[in-house]
Amino acid sequence: MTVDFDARQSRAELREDLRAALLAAAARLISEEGLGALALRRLAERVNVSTKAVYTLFGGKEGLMEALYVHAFDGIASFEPEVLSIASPQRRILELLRSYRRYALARPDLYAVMFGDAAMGLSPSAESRRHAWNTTRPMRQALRECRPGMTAEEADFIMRALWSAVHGIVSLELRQLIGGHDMATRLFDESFTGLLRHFGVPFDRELLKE
Amino acid sequence: MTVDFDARQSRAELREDLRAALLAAAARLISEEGLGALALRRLAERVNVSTKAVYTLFGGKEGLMEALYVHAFDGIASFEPEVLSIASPQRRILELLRSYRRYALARPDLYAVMFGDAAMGLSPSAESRRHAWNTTRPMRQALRECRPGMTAEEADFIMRALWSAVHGIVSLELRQLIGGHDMATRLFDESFTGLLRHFGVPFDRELLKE
DNA sequence: TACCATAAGAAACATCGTTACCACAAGGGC
DNA sequence: GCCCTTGTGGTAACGATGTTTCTTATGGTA
Repeated sequence: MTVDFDARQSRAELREDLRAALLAAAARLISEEGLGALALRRLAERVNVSTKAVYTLFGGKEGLMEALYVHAFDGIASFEPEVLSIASPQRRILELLRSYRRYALARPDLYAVMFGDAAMGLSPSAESRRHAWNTTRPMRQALRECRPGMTAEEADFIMRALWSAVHGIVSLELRQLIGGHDMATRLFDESFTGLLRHFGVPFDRELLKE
Repeated sequence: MTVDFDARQSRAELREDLRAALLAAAARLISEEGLGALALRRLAERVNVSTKAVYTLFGGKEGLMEALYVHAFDGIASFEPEVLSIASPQRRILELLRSYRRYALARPDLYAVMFGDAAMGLSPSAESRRHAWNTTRPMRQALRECRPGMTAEEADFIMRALWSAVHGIVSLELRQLIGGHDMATRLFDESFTGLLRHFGVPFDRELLKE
């Protein structure tokens, strides 16, 4: 295997670049005009290629959606740039949860890719689902820091409960089923105060004030 | 499903019958072959009419989806036939929540209509959303029975928290993101125990045993 | 009975995802 | 260096979808 330092890009490099360009254009198209506007022809036109490229690089629209699925989960991290450096694990948990909600509210169409139904040809593979779960690692780590001695299994369990709760709130909020933003914020604060305390995670209510 | 044209019916009756037949056929088509299989041509073929009927009766596929949205929420009640007659409000709340989960797991495609993304032309009107909220009335009633003196606003708030939680759990469970059925059941039990206690709703953990 | 508004069917239209077919160029073996 | 294999991407077609238009027929009403 040889490494090409030439200015001319190798086939694999071109392939990777085009793949990234298609993915970025798809995410932009979705954010601008909604998930329904994601048509292969329109996407290909924006990148100045033919629709065939999507088939060679992603295997079809379903593959593109799965790549977007992974991309959308990775995007959560962009909404928590300085959160990971917060020393207090309790505060870090709270801010991670808030970041998740901010992300979902700011990018509802990407959030729809993550949790939209399978009718759009969205049935993520086990590997993609594992990737999604792996994005919760920082919060699981913070949970274990909150109570020394907590096992990984216990942290996973609490994580699942917190994830379910924040997803439920955000999901109903996006569908305008639980009132406006302030109501959802109150719901958010109360639900996590209750859940964290129930699961024995030390949580000072004063943290919510900031 | 065919409409009986022999019986002499008024135009309004025929219209209503055809509307119900289309809705039922759509729900059946979805349950049998998934939301992606809901095509107007296939639906019309099943009811032995042309696709135009969907346009005169629902205004298009979007209108059909909104009617299905309401229909799907109404369907929850069919999973709680004897639950409403449970005397103990605590036990009634638990069984209502369990019924909701059973419904979602048994009819995932109808649940997708209720909470699928807007890409499928699903943007329920305020009236439909109010209808969805109204299906939570039995549980709000049970909440107020649990603690005499609870205001309607407080019951609404707790209801929103419970709905968010059960939707979050069920949604992640359907997407296979939080483990299998047993894990989701544990999550379900623990989350609601924690939430109900946090909101001051008397809840005996022994109720979960049955 | 005669008129009219309305509904349903047939077919066309625009668009979608997908797939043959085919040039064409990069990469490896001689 | 040359040729061949391989794979990549463009063009155009195919089937299916939601929607619209035109036409026909039928129930309701004066």
